[in-house]
Amino acid sequence: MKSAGKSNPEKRNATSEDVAQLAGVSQATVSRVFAGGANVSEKKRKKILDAAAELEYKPNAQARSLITRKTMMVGIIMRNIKDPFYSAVLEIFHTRLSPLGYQLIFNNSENEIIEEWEIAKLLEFNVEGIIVTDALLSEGATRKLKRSGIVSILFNRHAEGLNCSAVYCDNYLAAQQIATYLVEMGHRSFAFISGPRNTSTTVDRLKGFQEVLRERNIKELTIIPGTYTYESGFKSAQELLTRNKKIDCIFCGSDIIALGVMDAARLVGFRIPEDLSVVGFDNIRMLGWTPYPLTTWEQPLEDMVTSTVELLLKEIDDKNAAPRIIAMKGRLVIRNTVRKKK
Amino acid sequence: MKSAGKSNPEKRNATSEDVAQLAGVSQATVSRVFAGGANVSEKKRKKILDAAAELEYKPNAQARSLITRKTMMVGIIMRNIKDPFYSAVLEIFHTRLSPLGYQLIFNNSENEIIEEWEIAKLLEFNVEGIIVTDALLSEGATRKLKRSGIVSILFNRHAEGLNCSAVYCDNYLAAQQIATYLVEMGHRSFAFISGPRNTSTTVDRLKGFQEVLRERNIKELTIIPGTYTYESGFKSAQELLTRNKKIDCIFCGSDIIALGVMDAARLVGFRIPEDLSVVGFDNIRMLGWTPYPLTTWEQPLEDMVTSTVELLLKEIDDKNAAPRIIAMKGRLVIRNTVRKKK
DNA sequence: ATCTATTTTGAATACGTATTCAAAATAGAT
DNA sequence: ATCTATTTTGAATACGTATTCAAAATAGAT
Repeated sequence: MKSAGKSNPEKRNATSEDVAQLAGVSQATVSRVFAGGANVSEKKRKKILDAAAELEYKPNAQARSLITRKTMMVGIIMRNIKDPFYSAVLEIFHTRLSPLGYQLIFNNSENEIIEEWEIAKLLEFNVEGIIVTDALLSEGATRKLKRSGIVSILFNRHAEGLNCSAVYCDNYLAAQQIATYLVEMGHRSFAFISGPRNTSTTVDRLKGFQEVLRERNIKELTIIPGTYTYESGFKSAQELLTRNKKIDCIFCGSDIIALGVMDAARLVGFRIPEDLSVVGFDNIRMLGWTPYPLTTWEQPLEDMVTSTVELLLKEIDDKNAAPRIIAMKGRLVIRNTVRKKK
Repeated sequence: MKSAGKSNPEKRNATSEDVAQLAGVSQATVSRVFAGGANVSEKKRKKILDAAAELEYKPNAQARSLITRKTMMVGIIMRNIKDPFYSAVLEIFHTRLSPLGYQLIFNNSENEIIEEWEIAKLLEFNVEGIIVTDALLSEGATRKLKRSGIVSILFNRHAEGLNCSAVYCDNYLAAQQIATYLVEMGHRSFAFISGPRNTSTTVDRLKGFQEVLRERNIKELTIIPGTYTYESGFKSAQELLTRNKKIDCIFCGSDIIALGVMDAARLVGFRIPEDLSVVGFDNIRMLGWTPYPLTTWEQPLEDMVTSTVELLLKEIDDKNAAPRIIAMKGRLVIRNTVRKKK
């Protein structure tokens, strides 16, 4: 049992009832002024607004949501907030949702697949939707959300038959275009230092990349899965390059991985791009930094967030809308880590 | 007016009333089971839990908070989420607050001083507390929060007479120790590339740093304020070093600034640490990366968050507790960007 | 001034829970 | 078996709002 604390006689916040009394109207009319929409005579409206200002009245969001069945809250579950790509994602989501009156409940998870227990609290708080970045929802979690009438959207992932909307960058197409570019620049011996092996992200990119190599009859592709971190990229590249000096070019699963790869390569003695080409993915802001002029694939971050929010709102409005999976294009950003081989 | 959407007959979530009916008890008893604390006979408790499981019942947080006057929500306002130091801060706050049942409402702000309008929504949502990182609250905002019974705590800032608790790293002490170390390493000509000029962070550090220089009768200190970004550090250093080749050592307001400084210095032709020493502040994870073996001041991040949360809980429990300002020590982390001058 | 159509208003109610208070049930002692 | 002390229970209520429904007020036409 919790102590109630030594708080004051608890001066409570003003309620619509208090405002009504001071303004000499009914609570219903006060509510009409603040809920908007309904007609209130100018005279009373002014009285009410004055009274509200004097009492510093603000509507109580919990009481309101009990009636309207709209909590105006959205949960966001992030797995990789330390990656600057995802810091940016969070910031943009806030920028988009805040003007719409939605509050963003932040959640962290270490898990590749979000299970039911991780969303239990969000369910109790009746968020209207959940955005999951860089992770999947378990089948159980998806079902539970569906039954509870809570919209869920995967950001930067997608999953077959999960009955859940998703917005992601078309990794298959991106990898194809990257591979084509690299082959045209004369490279023949590749490595793909990727994120976790079985995620859609990795699978799609590998598929696109391999397809191009196959068409051109290029056999040399070493695949090294890992995590989306500098350290993982560093370690993978270090091992790879001390073992196999013949690699022409490394395609990285993310920019952060690529930074680790570049540092490891230089340490082992490779010059970039003279001895080794490196390509990243995401186009994080750090690529403007001197040591890392990385050629990369830009994800259309702003547009991806915009689409996600649109989808979210639409499904909140119509819970029976069929899930949609939106693949967005990106573009190759050429900097200075891919050389042209003669 | 919003369309209600084409939603289903809206299958509503189960309520305690539904559970009570199925279990053959009163709503009050169901509530007792889920609110905890009160006595309920084992027989009924089991019946209720079974019924709840069958109906997938979960308490409604909004309805609950209306009664208990506890929303179990905390707002966090961040100004610099792109800085990896603050990404880490956010992650740790979530890690600490989540097990306590608190939800974290994320807010972004560009502003150095948070005004009333920026916290208005958090007030409507009746968060129990607000954590402000890397920014201040305006006097108006502070007063308003106080009157509304909402706890506020500054993280990594403090302000005289703002009547608001704060947890920060003792920047004065840190700067003194850094300065002492640098002087002992033989440096005599300094620059301080800082964050915004009038923040407590900058003021305290400058004071500590200058004090040591004065004691040793060292006059050369160029002060260049800016923002806590790579770009700001880069630009400041570039201008400084092309103009003034005699600088021995640059003390930076944050690691991110230091990274920009190092890259700019190298571009201008300085070797680090042979020609120029650089010291950072924060000890972000990136300093493990090859190009940036930065000597820096480590902020006791985990402990700072822990203290902030403790303070938060205590003040939530006792709204009349006097604000406390907690300064925490850190430690010098010596890597490889400060040379010993003969 | 009178009548009708329209707008504005307030009383009553519901949202889903926790808690109070008194009654009922149970446990424990003899 | 009876009586008392303790535990368990349910009915009633309150939290603060939005909305419904019917009544009151107003606007507009003649």
